[in-house]
Amino acid sequence: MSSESSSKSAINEGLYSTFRSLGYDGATLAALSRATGLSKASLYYHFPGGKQEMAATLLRDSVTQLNLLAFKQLNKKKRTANERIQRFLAGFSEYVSHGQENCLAAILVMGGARPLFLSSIKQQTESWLADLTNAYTEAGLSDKKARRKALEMFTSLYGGLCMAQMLDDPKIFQQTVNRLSKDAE
Amino acid sequence: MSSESSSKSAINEGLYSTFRSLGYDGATLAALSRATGLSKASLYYHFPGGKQEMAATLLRDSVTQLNLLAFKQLNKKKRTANERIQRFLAGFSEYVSHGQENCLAAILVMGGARPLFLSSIKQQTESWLADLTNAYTEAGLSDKKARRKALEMFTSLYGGLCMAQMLDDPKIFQQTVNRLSKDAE
DNA sequence: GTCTATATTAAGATAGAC
DNA sequence: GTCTATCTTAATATAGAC
Repeated sequence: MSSESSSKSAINEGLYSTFRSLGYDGATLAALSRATGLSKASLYYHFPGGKQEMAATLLRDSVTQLNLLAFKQLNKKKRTANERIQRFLAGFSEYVSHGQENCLAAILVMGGARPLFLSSIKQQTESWLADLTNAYTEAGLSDKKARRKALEMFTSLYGGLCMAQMLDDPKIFQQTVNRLSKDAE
Repeated sequence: MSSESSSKSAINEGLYSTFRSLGYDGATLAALSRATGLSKASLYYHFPGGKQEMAATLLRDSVTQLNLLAFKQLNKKKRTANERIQRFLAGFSEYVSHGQENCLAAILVMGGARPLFLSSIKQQTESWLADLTNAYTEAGLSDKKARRKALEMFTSLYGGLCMAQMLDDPKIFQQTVNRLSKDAE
């Protein structure tokens, strides 16, 4: 790991947390500059495409992170289907800091920048849904029931995040995860 | 109904749809002006507090609307508890145009303007949750179970809206409502 | 790679005529 | 009540030195 890549990930960390807490429109270059410790000009050196390229990059990074933490757990064929789902839930929860943060894809798709990112988010969400559906079919459910269960789980996870924001209490999300975890046993 | 009040509601309609589709930060005065057909100066005549007053007003209006369409259905003591919940769900679905629109409170609380509206949204959400919890206790559930069921229903509704946005398909929300409706029977 | 300085455009808001 | 015109500030973006 070179010093270049470690400082690059530090920059991305600052951009990421800014987009997550302020949304796309709220994350001004001034705010992004503050969060990274870099001047606006330096940000443009790293991201010639400006703010849009920054958000697109961080969206890709966050998707990678969520895949690593959660969705890869669904592919461990040596574990039982239920164990895989338990680990998926734990990974998803970790990704959103147990309800304290929100999913960047959800933030971007709900705000004014929706048109910029919709097609990529839609595609990724469909892929996630397919992964989870597949895990349920491997647990013995019919295709139809597996799809339904997968959608219900996603709905509960994102609804839990939304309610945690509206009630300003991450425990709401944690309760949702605990319930899903028990249901999967 | 005077001509004044009818044009006022027309103005609010334009502001409302702009805030819903663009979020607080994305809804610029230029966009709000376009949507209402009024100049910026005229908007300031109606809302001396500027954009923040516009959003606060529309948030209050939308809460009133959601209360009328959905939550008032929970108080009709002449109906059975299950009927009330069915009508609540139908009203909520109507409020969000059956999954085509999103709840303004959710949009505002997820974006960069969160600090401006959080306390009022949190309070309102707690009140909604109490209403729904109450409906479940009247249906015979224990306080604890009623609260859990109410939270689960909210989580599913807002999760359904979120998934509908991410998958760009309002039917996802409609399926969620249909499931909740069947579960309540 | 990072900076200061600056250009350019857009946003929020107001003045004053009608 | 609504407008045009304008002000001020902030946002995105670039130039050019180091």
